Amino acid sequence: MPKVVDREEMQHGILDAAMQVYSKKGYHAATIADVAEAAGLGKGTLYLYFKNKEAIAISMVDRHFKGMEDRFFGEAMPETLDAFAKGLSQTMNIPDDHAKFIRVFFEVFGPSFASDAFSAKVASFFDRLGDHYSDQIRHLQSAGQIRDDADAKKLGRVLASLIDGMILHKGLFSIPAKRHSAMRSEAVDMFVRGLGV
Amino acid sequence: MPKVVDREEMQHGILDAAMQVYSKKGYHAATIADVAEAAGLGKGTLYLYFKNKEAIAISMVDRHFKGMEDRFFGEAMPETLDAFAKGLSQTMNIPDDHAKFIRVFFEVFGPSFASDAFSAKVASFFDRLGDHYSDQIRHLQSAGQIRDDADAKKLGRVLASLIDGMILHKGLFSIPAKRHSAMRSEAVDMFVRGLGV
DNA sequence: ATCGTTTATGACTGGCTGGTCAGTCATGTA
DNA sequence: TACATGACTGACCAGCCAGTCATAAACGAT
Repeated sequence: MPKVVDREEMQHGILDAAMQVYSKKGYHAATIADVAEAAGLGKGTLYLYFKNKEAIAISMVDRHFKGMEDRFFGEAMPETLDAFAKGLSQTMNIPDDHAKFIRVFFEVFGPSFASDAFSAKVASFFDRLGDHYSDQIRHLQSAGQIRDDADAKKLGRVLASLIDGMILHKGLFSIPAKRHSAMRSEAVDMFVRGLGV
Repeated sequence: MPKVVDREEMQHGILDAAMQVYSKKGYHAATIADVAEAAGLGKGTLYLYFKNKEAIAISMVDRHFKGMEDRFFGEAMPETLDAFAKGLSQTMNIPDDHAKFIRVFFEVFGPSFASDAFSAKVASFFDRLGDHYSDQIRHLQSAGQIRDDADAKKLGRVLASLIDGMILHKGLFSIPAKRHSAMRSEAVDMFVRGLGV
């Protein structure tokens, strides 16, 4: 029997290398050779694990959104407004490697947003995030924690946009952790006062 | 006297054409020849008005940010919380051509965010927007319209991020005007309740 | 008309890079 | 030890495109 490798592990390693290279040089400026070198592999080897350059980018995004999915939708249903607020704050507090990815994401997929199929895919992620918050808002309304005249459906999607704003600014402008933390508190505080009965 | 043309008008026309091409094909996929054709000019002619492809992109951004500057900072100082709210809502309601630009902007300048100089430049725009709101908040605090315990400085910058989130989502996901309008109302309503005395 | 100057053009080129493939290597089996 | 098979490699190639430049057209002044 010949040498055998773990394809998935290989792919992960290549994606890690690609992420490193792309976030430093940018996706378009980076060559396949750059990625191969960073991964400690020959150029041709990459093509054993990915069909082409684009496939690397797509896999990278899939992996990233999977991670976000886990982070964002993992929380338990909050029973109090404070718990809800805590969840929001946590969601806005993305880890640094996620933040770094944001730039690459936009560079690679900026043009893809022109395609309905692609932008619908990303949009659906935020729609689901919005629904997630809508559920929480409704739950807290029936618990008497959030005022009843709030439109849970719309507000959920609005929160998704607002939160994304905070996340994007952290990623794009490298706002220091401490400052961003203070900003989160301020934002959440305003949300809570705005939502409370 | 020899033949004479209006350079600025020429440049504007080229930028318009470039914008159209870039937002349809993407900046990297689009060739100089594409832009020239869209502008109704020969390829070489573009090089009489712009040093190279990058210069076109940079001019495009400058023009865009100038427009934003006018839009965002043009408003008069609000005397009531309602007027403040109206201003926020208006700022979030970017025109469609601005929205379209967002995708192009990220594609072209995604990697530039890795450079401190560039990201500092864009960051400063949002810092100034934050300051703008801070001033308004302080003004309304002394008018007794906004609660005194709100941290005007931080809140201003937070609003800038939140608003940008709403704007970006409109641009990236092409949220229909009507839906986005409803989202804006909901957001502003929450802000107002969260800020009021 | 004609001349001098600016503006316009698009065929051409040189450099670059994604992707290929013929050959080599590593590992395990018989 | 010989053999089988999949893993790996990097020199090479084809195609693409930003930018150049030799030539021509447009224009205004006289």
